[in-house]
Amino acid sequence: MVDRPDPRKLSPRDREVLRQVVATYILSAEPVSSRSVAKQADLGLSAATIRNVMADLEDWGFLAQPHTSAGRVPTRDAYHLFIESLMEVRRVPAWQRRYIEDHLSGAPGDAEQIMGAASHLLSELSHQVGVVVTPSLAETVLKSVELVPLSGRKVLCVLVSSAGFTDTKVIEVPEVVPREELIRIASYLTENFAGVSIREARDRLLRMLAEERAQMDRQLALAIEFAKHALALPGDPGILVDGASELLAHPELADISRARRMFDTFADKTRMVSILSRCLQGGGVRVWIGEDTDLTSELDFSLVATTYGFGERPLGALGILGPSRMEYEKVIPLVDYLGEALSRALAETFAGRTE
Amino acid sequence: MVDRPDPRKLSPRDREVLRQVVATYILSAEPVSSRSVAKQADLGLSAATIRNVMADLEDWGFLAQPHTSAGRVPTRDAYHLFIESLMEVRRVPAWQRRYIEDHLSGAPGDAEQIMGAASHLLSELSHQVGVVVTPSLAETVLKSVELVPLSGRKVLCVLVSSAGFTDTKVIEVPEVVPREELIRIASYLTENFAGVSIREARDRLLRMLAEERAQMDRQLALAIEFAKHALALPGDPGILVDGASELLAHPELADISRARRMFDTFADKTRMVSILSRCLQGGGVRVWIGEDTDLTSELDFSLVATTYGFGERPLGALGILGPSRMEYEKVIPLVDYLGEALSRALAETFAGRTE
DNA sequence: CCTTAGCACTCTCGGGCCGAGACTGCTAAG
DNA sequence: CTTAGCAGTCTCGGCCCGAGAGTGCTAAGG
Repeated sequence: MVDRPDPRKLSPRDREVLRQVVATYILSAEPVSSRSVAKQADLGLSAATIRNVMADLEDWGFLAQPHTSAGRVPTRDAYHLFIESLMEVRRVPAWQRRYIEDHLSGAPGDAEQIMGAASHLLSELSHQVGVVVTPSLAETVLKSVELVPLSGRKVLCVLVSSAGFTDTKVIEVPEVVPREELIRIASYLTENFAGVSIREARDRLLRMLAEERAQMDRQLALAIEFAKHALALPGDPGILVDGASELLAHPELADISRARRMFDTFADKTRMVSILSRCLQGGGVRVWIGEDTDLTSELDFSLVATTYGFGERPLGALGILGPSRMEYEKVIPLVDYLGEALSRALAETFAGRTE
Repeated sequence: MVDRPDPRKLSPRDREVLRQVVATYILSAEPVSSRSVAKQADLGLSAATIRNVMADLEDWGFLAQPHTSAGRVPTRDAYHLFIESLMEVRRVPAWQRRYIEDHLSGAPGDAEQIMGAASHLLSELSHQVGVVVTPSLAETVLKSVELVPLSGRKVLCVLVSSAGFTDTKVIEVPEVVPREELIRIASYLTENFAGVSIREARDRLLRMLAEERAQMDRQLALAIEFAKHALALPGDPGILVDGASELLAHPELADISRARRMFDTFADKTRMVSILSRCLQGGGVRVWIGEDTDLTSELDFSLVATTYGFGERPLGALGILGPSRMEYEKVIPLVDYLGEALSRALAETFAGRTE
C-alpha cells in the first residue's frame, strides 16, 4: 500500500468516484462494482476507467476488497473523508422537525420524560440506536431541597436542579425530627445553596463545617447533617438507550455472536457514559468511526454525537449508534437538530417561555 | 392423538420418564432419545421399553417429535405437568439469598434504584430477561406534595408516595405565586390528601369543587388549581427490562428474525405491563407457558411472575421471561424469593426497620 | 497519454448428491 | 411385559460443480 496522499491531492474525478462508492455502499450494504459506479455517476466514463481509479483509491487506503472478485468497500478513512468533504449535508426534512417539536416541547411532563422522548426520537427517525446521557446532578445548578418525613427516623431528601431534574435519597437521621422543623431546615438549605452547582455547594459546606464548628446551634447542626447526606448523593450521569432492536435489522449483525457483543456493550452503562462524555468538550456534532473508540472497535460501529444544555451550561450528550455504514448525510443533521431541540425543550419547559 | 387422560392416571413409570425427558431437554435444548433416558433414569429398563412409554406419552400429547428419526421434545402440557407435580422445587441457594440481600437492602438509595437492582438481579441470577413493573402512582398512598418554583409561572410539582416513589410534573399557573405561598399550599395539600390513594384524593377533590364552589377564598382556589394538575399526573406504571442480551445466548434464538420480534416485544412497554399486570390478582408465583399469552405465543416463551408490595398493599409485579425451555426448578423459587425480598427491602428502606 | 473493449482469471454462492450418524418402530424371542 | 435385533427414515455436513459477478491486464484507438 502506498502512503496516503493529502486528500486534497485527489483529483475531482477520484473524489467523485469515491463519493459514489461510499454513497452506494451505505445504501446497499454490498461491495460496489466498477460497473455500477460507471452507470450511476454521469462522468461519461466506462467501467474499465473506473476500475483504474478504484485501484488507485485502494492503493491509497480508501477502499478495500473483501475478496479478489468482489466490488470495493469503503475503509474508515473513506468514511472520514466522505463526512468531511464529499457528502452534501441535507437539511432535516420539515416533517421530521415538526415531529420532533411535537414530541419534545408539545407534551410537557417532567425532565425525565423529555429525555426519554429524545432517545426514542433519535432511534425512531434514524432506525439506529438512540443514546442520551442524562446530566449528573453534581454538575447542575441546585434549585431547591425538599425533605419529606417517611416514618420513624427516615427522611426522603429530594434535590431539584434548575433544569427540572430531580434525584432522591433516603436518609436515616439520629433522632426523630418533627415535620415543621424539616420544612424549616429545607428552606434554610434551599436559601443557602440554591443557585450554585452541587459541587460548589459541597465545598461551601466543608468551609462552614471548619469555620463554625464551635458556635453551632442545634438546628444549624441538624441542617448541616442533612446537607452532608443530601449533597453526597448525586451520582453518576445515567444513560438512556433506545431502539436496540433496530440493529438486528442491519445485515452486518446477521451473525448472532456479534449481535450479542453489541448488546452487552449497550448494557455496560458506565462505559457508554465515559465514551459519550468525551463529546462534552468541544461543541458541534462529532463522529467516531470504527476503531476510533474502544466501544466501536472490532464491531465496525460508528457514533454520531453532540451535546445539549440548559442555557449556557452543557448538561449532557446525545447521539446515534449504528454500523459504520450509516446515512451520515441524514444522521448528522438529525443529531445536530435534536441537540438543539432538546436544549430548547428544556429551556421552554423549565424556564418560562422565551417570549 | 388420543384424548389426554387425567394426569394422575399416568403410572409412576410414565411420570418418571416424562420427568426425565423434560429435565434433560431443559438442559440440553436437544430432542431427547430413548437411549439417554434409559441410561440416566435408574429404572432398570432398556431403551426399547422406554421407547414404548415415550410413544404413549406422545399419543397423550405430552411429547412431540420434530421429525421421524429424532428424539422427543416436551409440549406445553408437559411443562405444565412438570411444574405442577413432577419437578422438585429447589431452595434458593444460600449464596444467592445473600447476594440478593446485599444488593437490595444493603445499598439504600431511592426506590427507583432498588427497582433497577431487582430487575438486574432477576436477569443476572437466571440468565434470562428480568422484568419489573413499577407501581402506578395512582394506586399508591400519597405521602407528601411539594411545590418548587422554577421560574416565571412554572412550578415543579413533586408527588411522594409512602413507599418512597416519586413523580414530578411541571405545571404552568396563571399568575406568579411567591415562594412562601407555594410552601403554604403544599402543606395544605399534604395535610388534606396524605394517607389516601391518589385515586381517592382525586375523588375527594371533585367533591370539594362541587361543594365549595361559591365560598372559596383565593388561596383555597389556588390550592385546588394546583391539586387538579398534580393529581392528574401519575401516569401508567413503568417497566424495567434487564438482560435482553442474555437471550441471544439461547439456541432457540439463533434465527435473527425471531430475536428481532422478541426485542420488539420487549420494547412495547404498554403490552408488557398489561401482561404482567394479570399477575396482580392472585398471590404466589404464576407461570405462563408458550401460547398462554399473546406475548409468548408463537415464540415459545414463558413468563414466571409474582407480585411485590408495600405492607399489605400489592404494588407491582416482577418476573422472568425466557424460552419455555427454562430451569423452572431454579427460576420459580428465585422469583418467589425476589418478590419477598423486594417487598422487604421497600419496607425496610421506607418504613423504618422492623426491629 | 488517457480511455476502452475484450478476455482470461478468480472467487463466491447455491444446488444437488452422498454417506455417516442418530433414532425410531416393529417383530419375534425370552 | 420386556428386550435384542434390525430395517427404515430423516438430518447434517462435506463435496463437487456450474453459474454469475467482478477484477486486472493487454492491446487497440483517439
